Amino acid sequence: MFYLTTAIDYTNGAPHIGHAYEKVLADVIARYQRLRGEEVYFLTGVDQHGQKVQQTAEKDGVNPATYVKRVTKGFVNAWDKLGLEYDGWAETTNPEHQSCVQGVLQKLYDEGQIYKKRYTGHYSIRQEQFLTDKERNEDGEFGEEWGEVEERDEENYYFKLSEHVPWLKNLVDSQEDFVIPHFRKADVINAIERSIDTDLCISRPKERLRWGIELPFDSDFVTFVWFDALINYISFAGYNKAADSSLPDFEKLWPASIHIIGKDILVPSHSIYWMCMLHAIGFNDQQIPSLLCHGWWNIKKKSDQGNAGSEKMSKSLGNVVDPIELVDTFGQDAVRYYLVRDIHTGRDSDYDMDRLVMLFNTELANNLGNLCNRALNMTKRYCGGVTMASEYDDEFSQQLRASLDTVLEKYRHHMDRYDISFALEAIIEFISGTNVYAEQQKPWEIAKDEGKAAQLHTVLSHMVEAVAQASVLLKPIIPTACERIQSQLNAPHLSELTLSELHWGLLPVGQELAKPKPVFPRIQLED
RNA sequence: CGCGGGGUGGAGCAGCCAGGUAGCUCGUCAGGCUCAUAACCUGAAGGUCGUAGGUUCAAAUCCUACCCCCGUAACCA
Repeated sequence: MFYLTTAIDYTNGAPHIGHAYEKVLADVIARYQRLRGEEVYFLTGVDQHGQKVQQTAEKDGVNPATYVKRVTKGFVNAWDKLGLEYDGWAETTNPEHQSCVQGVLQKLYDEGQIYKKRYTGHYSIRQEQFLTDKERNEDGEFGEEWGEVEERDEENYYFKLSEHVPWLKNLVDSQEDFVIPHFRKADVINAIERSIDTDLCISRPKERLRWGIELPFDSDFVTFVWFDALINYISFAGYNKAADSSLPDFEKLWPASIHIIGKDILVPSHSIYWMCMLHAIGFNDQQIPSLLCHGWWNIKKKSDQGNAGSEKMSKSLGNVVDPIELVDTFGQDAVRYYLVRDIHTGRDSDYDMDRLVMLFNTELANNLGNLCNRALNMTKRYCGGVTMASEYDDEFSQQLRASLDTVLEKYRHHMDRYDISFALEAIIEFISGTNVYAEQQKPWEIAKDEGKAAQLHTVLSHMVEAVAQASVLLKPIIPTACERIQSQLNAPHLSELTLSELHWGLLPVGQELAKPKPVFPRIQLED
């Protein structure tokens, strides 16, 4: 079982391209694992509680539940447009989730893992957290980044994080794949050192925050984001579910094969808080999931004066890219392809519409789309649209067949490491090689010579076969386009194959092809 | 400050962990082809791999110092 999760997005605004990237990445991985023949459970969702939602809802003059419902719809709609196929949908206002959270809180409270403490100090309203002297700048003040800071004297509940930190330190040191990519490990270790002697505040008094899950042992408080949001990974996997629940069997899913998250929430929340929470709940080292930490899409600055560069995407800079708009403009395949093609998993990249168009046009339209089109057209024109048996063989054809083994090996290697862009490069190389093959064989010339019919049949069936192979390999990335290709090949059985069944000869002799029609119409940008 | 990431032909990147004559895509230039989505194929020009040292028969790759950019501080993955 391959159980993967994404971060659950905060329902305080519309989804942007960063949200979309993470979900597409997860969807690609999920579909790849299915292609491998794995049973897959893909969970994603939204984080609906918290102060900002409460405030924004008030500003809009609606109650939080209504507001959250509306924003959630926007996410669902966007994921639908991007063709995501998830198995579970996590909403933190879900009653089953809430009762799971309360169950965990009660258990830890009963075991003395959670205690109440009075705390007096400076509180940042914007950041929703107490500030310590560490947060003061060189003038001894709290900087502007904290927004309004006020004195506060308040009782709250704390989770004994510090009791689990030594265990975590050991675990991280000893596990190679605790976080992917490996260069993030240093960040985690540093963060562990820093949090070695602080417990985690997990509550908010109700007079400040009502929109949350009530503490089961004190109805004057709700739980703060950590226990509320992070527990979705187990609650929606069926942890402690009721007998009549339709949630999955937890024992089958846990531990998650991978939690997919952005680099902003690696520390401290996922690598420290979540891991310590799991440990406190009672999970052992073998039941701790790995983290896949992806980078960010930054926004390329418009170089009016040649001042190239990139900046973070943010509402205040007004450079947010709307994924729904992108899909409407360029189509689902172009957007999905771009989002995993032009970034190396774990690193940052600059979003650039020109590159989206360029990659779609050159790699999908010109390379794959055109290959598909020319192969089908010639088969139609010279062979009545049917692939023909042939005894003919030559060195070029052998090379092409051999190159399939190479691409399969590279594809598997890179996809297993979540390096989608490298896997795509390998496929493109294979398709490109098939175009070279066409130039070497010149079927349009051979076709004029009746004595070379056998060669013609071999060449055309090789070209069509290569397209079929590519359509299977690309399916996790651009599923709808590959379905269109497979329907032009008139070969629906291709979508049933698993990766290990890919050998030369997917299309039977005598395969009757459908009418060729461009699968990837070139994108023409208007000025 | 500390910590993390990066600095490779015009642009975007790979190669670095396991040293061995610098690779890919786009762009540019010149050819070829005509089955195909003005596509496809071939060839060429263009880089002293941030700087300075060191190790080595050999360094983009290892070591040291330094310079520059980004993040770490966001409403947001």
